Amino acid sequence: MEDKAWSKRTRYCGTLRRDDVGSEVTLNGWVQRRRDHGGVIFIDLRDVTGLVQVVFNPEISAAAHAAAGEVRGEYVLSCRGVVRARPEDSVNPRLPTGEVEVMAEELSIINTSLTPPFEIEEDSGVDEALRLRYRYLDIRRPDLRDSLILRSRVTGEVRGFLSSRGFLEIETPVLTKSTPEGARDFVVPSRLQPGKFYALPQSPQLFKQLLMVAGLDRYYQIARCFRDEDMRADRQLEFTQIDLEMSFVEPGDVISLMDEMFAHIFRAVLGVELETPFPRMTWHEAMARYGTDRPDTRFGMEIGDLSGSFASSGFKVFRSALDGGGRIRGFVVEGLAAPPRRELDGLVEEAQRLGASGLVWMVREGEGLKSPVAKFLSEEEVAVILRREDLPEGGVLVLAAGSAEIDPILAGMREYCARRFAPAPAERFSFVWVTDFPLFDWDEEEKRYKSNHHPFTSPSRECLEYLEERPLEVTSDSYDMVLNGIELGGGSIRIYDPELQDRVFRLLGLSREEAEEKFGFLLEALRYGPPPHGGIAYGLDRIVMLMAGRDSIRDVIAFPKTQSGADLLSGAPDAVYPDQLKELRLRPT
RNA sequence: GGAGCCGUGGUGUAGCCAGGUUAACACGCCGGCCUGUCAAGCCGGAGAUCGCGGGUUCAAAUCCCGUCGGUUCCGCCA
Repeated sequence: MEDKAWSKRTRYCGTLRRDDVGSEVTLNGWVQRRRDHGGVIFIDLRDVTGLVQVVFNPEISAAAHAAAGEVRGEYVLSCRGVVRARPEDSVNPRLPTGEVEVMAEELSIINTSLTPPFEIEEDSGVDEALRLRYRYLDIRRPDLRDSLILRSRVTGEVRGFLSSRGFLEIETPVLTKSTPEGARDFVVPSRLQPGKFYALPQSPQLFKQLLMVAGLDRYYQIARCFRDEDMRADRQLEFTQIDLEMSFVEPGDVISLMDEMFAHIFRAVLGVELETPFPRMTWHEAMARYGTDRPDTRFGMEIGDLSGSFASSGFKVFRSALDGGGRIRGFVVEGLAAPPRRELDGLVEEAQRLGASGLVWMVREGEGLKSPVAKFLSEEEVAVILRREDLPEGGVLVLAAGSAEIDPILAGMREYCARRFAPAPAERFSFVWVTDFPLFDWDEEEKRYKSNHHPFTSPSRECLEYLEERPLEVTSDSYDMVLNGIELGGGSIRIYDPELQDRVFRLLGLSREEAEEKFGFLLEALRYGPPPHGGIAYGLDRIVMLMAGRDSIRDVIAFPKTQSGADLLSGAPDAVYPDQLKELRLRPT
């Protein structure tokens, strides 16, 4: 190996300012760009803090100038020089360091680089697969680099905040036990106990409850979690939770502490003041007003029930919906007035894409209504609609008729309309709590109840008496935090009574034996004086994604996987050697 | 499991629907000129058998079928 002498930096590139003029600095960094004018050479030198222009003038140092001539993109340099103010007319206002430049006196090329497979620059529209294969180059781009810096600051603030509130950061096992309910587990074969398997945690749920039984009072962890399910823009096989649990609390205690934590993080990291407490609504209210349990409250277009207006309608679709016990619900589209026909057709198409059999639109035209169903409406029905104050001239009302199945369609239409017609929302971050979820959902396929949250969620006290009689009407002490229509996290107060836990397991169709086998250790712990406790878990990736203004959590994860679960950089997943399988007593299919 | 979109020099795109010249343009790359640029400029050059396989055709980047990869969504994700 040849000796590559180089000098350590005295400053970071992106930090130089007018105040530094006159000082001698040594910089270490990468070549963003070289501009060779024959006589003078400019190099933009980049490090984690940003970039600064370095000037190589042969009259100052012939050697440095000559060396700079050899330099190419992404070479690694060590450069000594003097900071000086740029000539008045060559200040670059687009750069934080644009008022200064470094007059190079000495340059050493620490390392060369191949020409990168794509240009290292902001907003590179480069194919994501290629970026993932060369992620270490992709991360050199400022937007990805800044997202990872942002992420680190968020976790730092979370740790600081929770620590200051008496939370202990405690690690829980990654090699753990497979449990029924929930997502598909990732499974790890045991060598020491052939034929047996660990599961990677879907969340540290059970362990954090045990820590409460253990009397640690307040726990948190920034925990990696694993779920072997299909991916989305906001879902990866492995992801990170901000997980926490508290003893002797009620829902309001967790909620208000989290209000405070988010206000703190947003202030510290983004300089954004959030108004607290965040609004709260029950699950029932969310479904009624928005058709979804994660409403985007940045805009209005609240869904109303117009069943009354059409109570005696002769229009067949409305008639049969109402006779079947359904409703007619809809909303007035914001930002859309007297639209052309194709826009209205687009609404119907979107509804059908969302799975609706149809969608009715009505446009106010003076004292009448334009609608494909206008001829089926009585004068009285038209009059009722026209009396609505929220329907201005040219305004568009969209309606769907049916039962619960129309909720997601209307929710989807609301999002579509917001995307397409609504002006940019005034509020950048609109938080809302959704509380009191149903304890159970009915699983039509398996013909049994399933936990809406998880099996350890406490039913609301007032529902206990009809738990077995009317399970679907039972609500729980649960709460989800929603930001801009994205679920950031959810939690609940847990069951701390072993008898009640038993009843819930039974309703879930878990026999005593199964419950004992799968969760016996928890049930046992609950017999040793568990405190009332509850907590919440957040998707860190989603939080950072929204704070960074990105559309995918891949943009805030250093080494994400593709939709097919591949790590294009390392090549995972991959086959293993037969010997490895043999050692694990596994046979390939 | 299902539906949609994308795949053309190193990168981003055009060409594809109406099959037929040497596959075009920009950026990047290489070389030359150039002492104030910052997306430097000017001149010159190299570089793609059009993701892969099959089919139709006298002829396929283009039409058809399949497949692979990426992506978005539905199912799934307590």
